Amino acid sequence: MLIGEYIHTVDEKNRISLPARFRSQVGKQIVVTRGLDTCLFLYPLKEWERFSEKLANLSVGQSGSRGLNRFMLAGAAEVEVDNVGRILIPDFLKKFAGLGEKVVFAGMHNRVEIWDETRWAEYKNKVEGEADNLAEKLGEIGMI
Amino acid sequence: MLIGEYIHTVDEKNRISLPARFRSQVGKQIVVTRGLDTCLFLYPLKEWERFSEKLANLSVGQSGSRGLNRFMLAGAAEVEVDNVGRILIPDFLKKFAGLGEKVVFAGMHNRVEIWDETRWAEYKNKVEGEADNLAEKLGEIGMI
DNA sequence: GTACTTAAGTGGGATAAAGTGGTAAATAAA
DNA sequence: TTTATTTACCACTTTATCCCACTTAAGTAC
Repeated sequence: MLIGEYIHTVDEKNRISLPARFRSQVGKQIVVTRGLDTCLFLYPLKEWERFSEKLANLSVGQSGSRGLNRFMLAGAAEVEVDNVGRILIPDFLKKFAGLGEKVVFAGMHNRVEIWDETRWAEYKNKVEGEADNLAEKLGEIGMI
Repeated sequence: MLIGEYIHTVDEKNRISLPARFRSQVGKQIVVTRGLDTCLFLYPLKEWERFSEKLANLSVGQSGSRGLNRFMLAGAAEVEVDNVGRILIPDFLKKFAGLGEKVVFAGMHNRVEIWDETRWAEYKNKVEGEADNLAEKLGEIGMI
């Protein structure tokens, strides 16, 4: 299970070293793709293949399916982990996620997410605020 | 598995080099045809045979399927990959898809799509705007 | 706690491959 | 036969990949 949060740097050549804790779990073959809320999703190849089969089997005739496939399939890249444990992020994905020099790897059960550090901090603040709110409301009606 | 997004240039002679990552997967014989949403579909010959068979099996009685057949079959061209990995785009297809100097190759599992760069950017913006929709569909297939 | 050992993370240079533009030869058309 | 157009070939430029080295952090033993 992939959990935890690690900060790494993107070098001039768009290389990022994978957190050592994740390496044995994700293997050498990885697929990175566009994620939701402006981050990247990173799946071990096996995991990805399960999803891409499902995506590919959606009907080409429906415009919604085409959109989803263009987002996920065209937005994906198969990357290899190099000898020292790094991956190479394609430029279009780096731009999509707005990655700066520092990025955050966040383990999310069956996938890893890659965030720009600043964006990640902002997102966490926002969610924490919402959580307090939500907890309070639940408390009011006696649920927690 | 054809995935990813690559920007290439069309030269004066309508030649475009295939992204190196795609070459081994599509082979030397390729079929290019009119695609949906104003792009071109590019199939490896084997895949094209499967796809065109599906088209042929659509009911001849329905005017819609006749139209689709004419759209896809009459608009198809068989092209060969040259020694340095380029293909030659017929003029009528280039015009149909509104290809300018810069085009995008988008891997879509069993086919590749060719888009005018600007049009591709616009399309992506549109799809990203429907993020709620995306999230719902991704949830359905178990990706998130 | 300190010294030592090993692993992780980062940076840069050399080499190979990809992408692009152009010229020469061959084929087709006038 | 001349002209135009297409196809094959060659050459250059840029980009990516591989390899090595250094720095920092983490563990381990004393």
